[in-house]
Amino acid sequence: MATDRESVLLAAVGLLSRQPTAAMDELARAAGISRATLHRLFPGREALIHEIGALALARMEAALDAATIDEGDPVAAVRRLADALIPHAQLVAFISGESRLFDDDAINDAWDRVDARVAALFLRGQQSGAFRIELPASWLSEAFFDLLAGVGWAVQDGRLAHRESNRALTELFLGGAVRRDQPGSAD
Amino acid sequence: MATDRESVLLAAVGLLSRQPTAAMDELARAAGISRATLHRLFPGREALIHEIGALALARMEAALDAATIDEGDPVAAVRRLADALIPHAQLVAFISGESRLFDDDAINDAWDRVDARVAALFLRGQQSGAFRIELPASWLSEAFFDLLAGVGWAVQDGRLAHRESNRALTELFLGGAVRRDQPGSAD
DNA sequence: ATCAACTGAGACAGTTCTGTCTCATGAGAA
DNA sequence: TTCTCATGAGACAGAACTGTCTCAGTTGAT
Repeated sequence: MATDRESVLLAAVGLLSRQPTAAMDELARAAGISRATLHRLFPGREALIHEIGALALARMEAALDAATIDEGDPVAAVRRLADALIPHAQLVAFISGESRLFDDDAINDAWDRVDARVAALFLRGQQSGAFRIELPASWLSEAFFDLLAGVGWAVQDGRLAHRESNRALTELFLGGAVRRDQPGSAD
Repeated sequence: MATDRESVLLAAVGLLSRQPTAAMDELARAAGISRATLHRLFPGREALIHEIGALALARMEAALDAATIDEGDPVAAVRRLADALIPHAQLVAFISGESRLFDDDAINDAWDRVDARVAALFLRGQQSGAFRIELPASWLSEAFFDLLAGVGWAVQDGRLAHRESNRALTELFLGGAVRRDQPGSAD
């Protein structure tokens, strides 16, 4: 059925994120193809994981481009970023959990690049007075990805409706859990 | 060296969280013991994982007890909870990533119990007006654990100093990223 | 010094996974 | 229809992992 490489990769992510030790057999079945075809598409488990990483980072970089996060109000930029990244939250969740076990330099470089771009957004926001300066920009960046991954899990497991995911992410990340009376920026 | 069961479990967590497919061979080496001794301590990989889950949840329940989160100001309770849980952030990170693949009902029940207690704290805070009501308490609970796990990764990888971890977690979670002039509650 | 208990190293068979191969089937193009 | 091409099913050997066992060395207590 799903013969194109991308849908196979996405199916693999769906299984691997829940069952990291899944065998090629199961990965093939999850994608609806045979083990032979899976091997024809990807010469080995390592290559499969590697391409998942490449796909995830390509989509993240594209999302960053589309969100134009280096322009305009930083808060609005974060909302655009969430919009652009949430469709790929599952991939992000996989990557951020697995990113340290990639040997490939190209993958690690791409990840650092993505992380740096997001951190630059928060640094810019801190310098413009939009974001709090008590927390390092690198931590804001990491926390954003942590929550994005969390949203991905929650949606995948049905604990969070897809259409609520953006609000859940941005409202908590931007505004925190503590109630405050006057809105810093309305929806 | 590390003959007691707990240090073996903690060493295993340290490796497994980075390399979920690690073999018993590598797990033994990570704990500084031989494969034979590892098998003497835990009859098989499944038992090992199972005991990690049991240890993690036991520590989390103990932390919840110690933090007395069902008393007093909800914001202060969250700070106490962070204090009590951060020492076990690595275990929490492992559990929250791996929790769905536990077959054991006892583990799942304990996890649900922990999650319910934390969610109850947030619900209480919402009812008392301390926390925002726009976000479901269950999501606040999940996001708190996501960020706790993220802090665990960041500390383990040296991206965050241990003594800053509490502030990083609670400030972001409670106050969000957006700057606001008047403090909702001081430290 | 002697003994008991524990440990590491290594060997071992059994199982599982992997990567490759062949062959038959089915879909689609000419 | 006929041909081509991709696929699935299955077989296969090799590798890796697992769980168990034996044996020798070390530690610590008596």
